[in-house]
Amino acid sequence: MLRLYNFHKEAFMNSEKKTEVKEGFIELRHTSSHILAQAVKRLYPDAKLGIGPAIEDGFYYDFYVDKPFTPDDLVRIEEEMKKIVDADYKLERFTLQKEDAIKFLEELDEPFKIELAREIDGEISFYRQGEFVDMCAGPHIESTGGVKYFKLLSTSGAYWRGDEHNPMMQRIYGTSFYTKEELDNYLSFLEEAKKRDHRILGRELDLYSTHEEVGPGLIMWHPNGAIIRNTIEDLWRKEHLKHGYKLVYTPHIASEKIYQISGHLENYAESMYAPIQIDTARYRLKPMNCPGHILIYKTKQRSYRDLPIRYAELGTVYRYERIGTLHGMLRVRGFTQDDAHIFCREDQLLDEIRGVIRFMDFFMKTFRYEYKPYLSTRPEKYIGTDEIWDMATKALKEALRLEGMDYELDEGGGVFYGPKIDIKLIDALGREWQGPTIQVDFNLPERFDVNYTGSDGKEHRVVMIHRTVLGSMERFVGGLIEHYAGKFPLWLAPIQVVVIPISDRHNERAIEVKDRLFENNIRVELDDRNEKVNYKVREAIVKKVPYIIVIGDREVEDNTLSVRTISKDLGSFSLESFIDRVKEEIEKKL
RNA sequence: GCCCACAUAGCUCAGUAGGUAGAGCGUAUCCUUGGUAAGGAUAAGGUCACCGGUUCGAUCCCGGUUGUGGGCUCCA
Repeated sequence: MLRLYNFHKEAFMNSEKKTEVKEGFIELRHTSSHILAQAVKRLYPDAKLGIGPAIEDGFYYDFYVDKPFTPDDLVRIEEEMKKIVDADYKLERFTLQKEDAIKFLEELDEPFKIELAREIDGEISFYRQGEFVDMCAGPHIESTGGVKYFKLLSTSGAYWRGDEHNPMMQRIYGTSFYTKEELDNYLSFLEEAKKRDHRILGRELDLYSTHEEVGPGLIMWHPNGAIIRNTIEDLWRKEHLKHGYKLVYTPHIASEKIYQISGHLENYAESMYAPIQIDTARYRLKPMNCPGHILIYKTKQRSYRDLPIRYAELGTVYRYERIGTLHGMLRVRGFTQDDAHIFCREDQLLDEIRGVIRFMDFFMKTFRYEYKPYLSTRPEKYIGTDEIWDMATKALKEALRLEGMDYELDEGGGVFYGPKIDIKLIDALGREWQGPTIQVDFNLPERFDVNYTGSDGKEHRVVMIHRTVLGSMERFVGGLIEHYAGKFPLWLAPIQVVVIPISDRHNERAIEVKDRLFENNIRVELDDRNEKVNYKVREAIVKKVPYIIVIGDREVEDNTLSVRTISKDLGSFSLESFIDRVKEEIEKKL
């Protein structure tokens, strides 16, 4: 399991039980899943058993049943489980030789288990608790009485063995803990997580919306969301220019020709939208930015002295994603990648990758993310020679080592055209989403014949790196909303300061203050509505505005500002010192 | 795409044995000029997602569509 971005969830879950043996959960939850299966078998004798593992936050069990489980069924099952816990059955392990095990499972009429048993060599272990027996590697706790604090959470469909051509099982998810406190903590964590869901906060903070009339997976950025995005994009452009990238723009549609050359039509047609007929040619919505950047590169002969060439674009792409996979801003059909392509010589590859890692690290730190990279190596289906794969994989590994990065290896997880480094974003519930990525590509330079002239006067194939340092604007901002729980740091906050006059006679001064802040490029709003201070302060807090200024008789008289944040009163400031403070914090991105 | 669930006012939700609907918040207007997390009154606001069917009559029952949620699969 990957766990990159420092997370509230981790912080939450670890706070209570840092010293506790975390491994102990595997046994507990594994036994919990057996109790679940036993209860289901009692209530639905025809249910066939799939698999029932312990997972990070709990456990599940897959059943093959005629009718899917309803929420009411879950209540009944949970009650039956309680009886099993109270009965405190011992879990008895026994083993059978493969043939006997299969015969045994045939008697039990468990076709899915038989399928699994056939793939196991040697002895097969079983666990018995009361009348219930399950083929299982274990381990388990001693008896069912140990599972006191559990709860069934949800049901869903799940393909047998994760293959969509297989029958659909019905999965029941649950969780269990050793103490009531832990269980309650976990359940309240789930409640809290809902509140930081970017889809909820996105509406509450007026950041974005989606519309049936526009289509699913297509994001409308409201002013508050747009200013956050724009602030990030400004930084992104500035830093890219500083780091030797050149900014380019490419069109949103392109003739199919380019995707024939790139191979996208051949390999990724499923993810591309249907052609648009224009005059005599067929056009496609752009699913990737790379072909465009390659064409720009190829408009001239390039010398080895010109390399590396780095083209960057906040490029909007459109990809067909299956409807059931869409999710708020995190999985959409139209999105803007913070894309760049580096064309370099083989001998520059290592330095270029190191540069990208450092650059990506700069962005992650700017947003106060902790992260961990994953290195994905050669998959089963691939193009290019073994030598070039080894060279590129070695370069990625070496770059990670030289930059002092811990990483995990995802053996065979690379793309067919090259190995890559991935960073995952984690949402409020701990689900992972692909974020920044650094990919070496052997395919496109071949297909487009992308070359440079070497010092030997001969043509050489360029090495290409695709990379994003954020991922996409949609996913990144969606992730940020959850990361900050809507409480954006000052430099990103859509409204940085609210000025609240206490009564009408303070409006004049309040307007003056607002104007002065505005002149200093501070995002300020005046709340001169006919409401009480309490009311306006509360609303500013709910909107998570970092600084709230109150102006009444005292402030007008002393020529000061009364300043508070969401959580504490900062006391009195002169206008100038407040402006200095705010500007400094924005500058430092605190 | 697959399994299940859901869709009532801008938001959160209630409701109807089938007789075209309510609350709180928000919005507007008025009163109130109030010192750091909700002052008061009045009003406006709904083709009960959409399309069909059953029925004298459908927001409610049935079917379909669209969208949303939790998973599964997928994710260049």
